[in-house]
Amino acid sequence: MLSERRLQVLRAIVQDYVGTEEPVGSKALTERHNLGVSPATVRNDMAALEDEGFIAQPHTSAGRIPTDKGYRLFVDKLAGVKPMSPPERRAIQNFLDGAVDLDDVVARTVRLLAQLTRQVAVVQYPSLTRSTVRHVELLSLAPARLMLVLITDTGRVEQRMVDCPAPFGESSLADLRARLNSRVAGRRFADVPSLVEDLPEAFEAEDRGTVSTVLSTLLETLVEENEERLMIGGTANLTRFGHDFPLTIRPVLEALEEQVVLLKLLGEAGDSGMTVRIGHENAYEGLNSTSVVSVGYGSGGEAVAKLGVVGPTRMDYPGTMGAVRAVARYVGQILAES
Amino acid sequence: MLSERRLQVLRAIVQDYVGTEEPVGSKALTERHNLGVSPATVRNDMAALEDEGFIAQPHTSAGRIPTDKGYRLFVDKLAGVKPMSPPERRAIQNFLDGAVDLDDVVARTVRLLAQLTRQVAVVQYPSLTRSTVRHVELLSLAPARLMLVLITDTGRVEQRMVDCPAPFGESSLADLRARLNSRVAGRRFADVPSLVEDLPEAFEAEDRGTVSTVLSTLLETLVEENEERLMIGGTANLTRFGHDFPLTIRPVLEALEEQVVLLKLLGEAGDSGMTVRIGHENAYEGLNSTSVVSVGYGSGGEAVAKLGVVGPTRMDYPGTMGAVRAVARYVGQILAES
DNA sequence: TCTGGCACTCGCGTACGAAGAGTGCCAGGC
DNA sequence: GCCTGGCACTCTTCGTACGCGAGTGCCAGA
Repeated sequence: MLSERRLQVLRAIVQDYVGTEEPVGSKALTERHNLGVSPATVRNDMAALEDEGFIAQPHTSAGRIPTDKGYRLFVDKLAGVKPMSPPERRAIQNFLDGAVDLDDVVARTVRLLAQLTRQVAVVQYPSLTRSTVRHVELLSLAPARLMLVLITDTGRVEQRMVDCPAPFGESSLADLRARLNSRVAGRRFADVPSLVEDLPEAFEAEDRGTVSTVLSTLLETLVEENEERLMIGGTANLTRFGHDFPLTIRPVLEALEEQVVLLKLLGEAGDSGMTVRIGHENAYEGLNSTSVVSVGYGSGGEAVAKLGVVGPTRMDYPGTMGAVRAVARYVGQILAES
Repeated sequence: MLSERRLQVLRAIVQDYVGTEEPVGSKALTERHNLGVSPATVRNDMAALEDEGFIAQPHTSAGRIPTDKGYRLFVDKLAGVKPMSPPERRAIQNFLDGAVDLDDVVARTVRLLAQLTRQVAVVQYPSLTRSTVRHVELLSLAPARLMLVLITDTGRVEQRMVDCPAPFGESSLADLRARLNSRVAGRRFADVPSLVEDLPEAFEAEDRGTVSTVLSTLLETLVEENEERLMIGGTANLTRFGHDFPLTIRPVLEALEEQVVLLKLLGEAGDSGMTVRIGHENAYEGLNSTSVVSVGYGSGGEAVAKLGVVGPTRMDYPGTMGAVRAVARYVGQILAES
């Protein structure tokens, strides 16, 4: 077990390294933080921390830098979440309040996060799986061609064309529309399949084919739209990554282009609370020198999607976590209001 | 005026420099291209080309590299557009054929372009201004609440809620729907305003308010949606930019995040044919060391949007132009089919 | 257990010289 | 008149050497 002072030394190393981007030595530590002990003592502590794998030295006779394990300890035990200042909070709220629709909310959130954290921001669109249906509309474009429109509680609108196996009368259409809405309006997506299962039975034989087609299109929409989209921003902040550029930045850019990777990344994060994945804790190899801070957000108490930032492992964790949490909270509010 | 041979020398310089990324000297030129003259002669030609501002040397006693002006001449007079090979064409078509909706078409196009050119691809969503209306649908969600759905010939669907000043009966709704479609279906967006202008007059006084509201919502949709969206991809290719990394790449990433800049960039390009903007020809400062190859594409003969790539001025112009043209053509076909 | 001292190790910046690539220019040849 | 070979000159690049500074590890003493 590490003594209290050693933990303080580790904390000081992380803070200094994050600030200066340079390996930090024993002397500098005692000068910048009043630890109450001499450099020599700190050196001993550092040697111990190195033995435990929390810090490492890039070369002999250079200062120490934290390892992934060191950052992990820092995040878990040594650092809190730095709350946003009131002015920052107001700025966040003002900025998000101007949004006109869902796309805009997401776009603004991305910009905001990128700006606040000076890192790459990733925002998932509110997922449909946990959303509820606000309304389903059906309209006939031609005798055997319908349009299905799905409106979700997050304000998202999805539409599909449906080619019917047989002509479908206006009265049948009105009937189906009414029955469909009475069953699914206000219900969660996940519940829809079982709720509409027996719906064809309520119709005349000649209409059943069409009803089934409509229903399967609806279910498809739910599933397909579950292939979540996301938006990223702040990639220019990648240039602040490190000195050894192309090597570090390239795989990150590649990862950012692979939506699948990102979605997995966010998906892996725990459902509640904030998740921080540091360096090699990220499954995707290209992100081994980055940390990902993510959190769920949603309109109600429940998270319907995630957002987060990707930055160098050498990042200001308390500040980043504070910004991520605050943004997630306000986005949730905005979604709840609209 | 430059002699034929000097043009050949310039062409050779551009080709070699694009290939090697290194300043090219007189000796190497005579070895790699059989110009039929000695290095000394080439040196004279190079001196002349430098006087004219087509090439420059980074330092005294280094080889020459083309200037923006040199690339311009190369593109205008010396290089054609390199057509895609049949296998490449097939690959393009196959890749795009798999698309399921407009978003998917755009997403696939971006990936494809980025992959083919190994540069950053930018694809604008098909614009609505030049599209035509396929269908307008109206449906009532509540006595005084309508939903307006606009379907375009490019397969895009936009919807808006309309709060009516007064309740609007089903028969009036059907009437409006029919009249609206008979007037605007198949017509171009730009023509819609004048086509619906006098529509309220055909209705009873009590319904006119609602009709006007619907119409203005429709017109708003047309205008608003003209705020075009775009998608970018292949940013990882930026790492192949040059050796002097952060300085070059940062402003480009920033530019790519500014949709406004990109839209302007594409917008400035001529309406017909391919446009190549080289280095300082780009108005936006951050893109002064990049070239932008863009072209319009559309479902019919007419361009409804633009797409292109952003890469270093030192790019393979014939190949890039070939890829951009081919992709634009196939995307046009796909849009026309759907 | 902490502290001061000391020798040791490297990385970094600078300086210097040799090598190599490329140029410009000039005189001579077709 | 144009092309060519030759030659001197300029710069960049690379390897080596060297001194400086920062930082460490260890040890003896408080």
